[in-house]
Amino acid sequence: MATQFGERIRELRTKQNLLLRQLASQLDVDTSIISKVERGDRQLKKEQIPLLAQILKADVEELQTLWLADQIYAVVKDEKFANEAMQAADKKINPKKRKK
Amino acid sequence: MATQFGERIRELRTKQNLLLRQLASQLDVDTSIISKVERGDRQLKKEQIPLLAQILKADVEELQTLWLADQIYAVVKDEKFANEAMQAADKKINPKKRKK
DNA sequence: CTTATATTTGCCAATATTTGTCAAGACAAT
DNA sequence: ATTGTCTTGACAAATATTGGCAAATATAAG
Repeated sequence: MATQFGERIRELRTKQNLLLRQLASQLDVDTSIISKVERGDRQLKKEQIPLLAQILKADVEELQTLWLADQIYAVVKDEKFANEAMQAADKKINPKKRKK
Repeated sequence: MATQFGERIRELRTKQNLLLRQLASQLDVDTSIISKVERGDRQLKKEQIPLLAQILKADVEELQTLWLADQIYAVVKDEKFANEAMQAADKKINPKKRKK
């Protein structure tokens, strides 16, 4: 299954009529990496997101969030207790919040 | 901050009056590793959980869930958009569910 | 305080994973 | 067949993780 991040990148790139090659050269990586990222075969490095957002004129925070969501998904996919673990992790992230 | 997994392991171990050394030898790793795991300095390898659960007479699924929660937390901690990313990841995990 | 035992910490080497590049292949438009 | 774009797999380099040792630190008992 493709990544949310990759799908969004491809969407943004094609919408601007950028070739993989063009985007890759601006990001200073090989074309194949962008191809794989868009198809979900690879994760981009976190540090590359700000520059990528700039090239694609996209909201860096949106891309960072999608990227992070993919990281989470990579950890829990195929796990039987993904939901329970997500809930447990959430409690640690938001210790005080109570849901009424 | 300590891990949920580590805290639970220490709880189980001390409750059974096991020394780090004793648990470590049964798990066939160095004492220092267990110490670090309990303190949250290290993650145990996933494959070691079943044996650990057996030694501690604990529910393997409980430990696996806590372990997984720690993995998720490791990914999102210090991230500004942890909550948004968690939500986005959740949608991918549970594609059909609707909350009314 | 000294001894004995338990735990913690820092460091290192071995292993594993991730990252980037290259080259070949697939695909579409001529 | 030729050109241009994208995809894929193999490989090496860079990075991260793992386990073990040993020194440092705690904890307990005398």
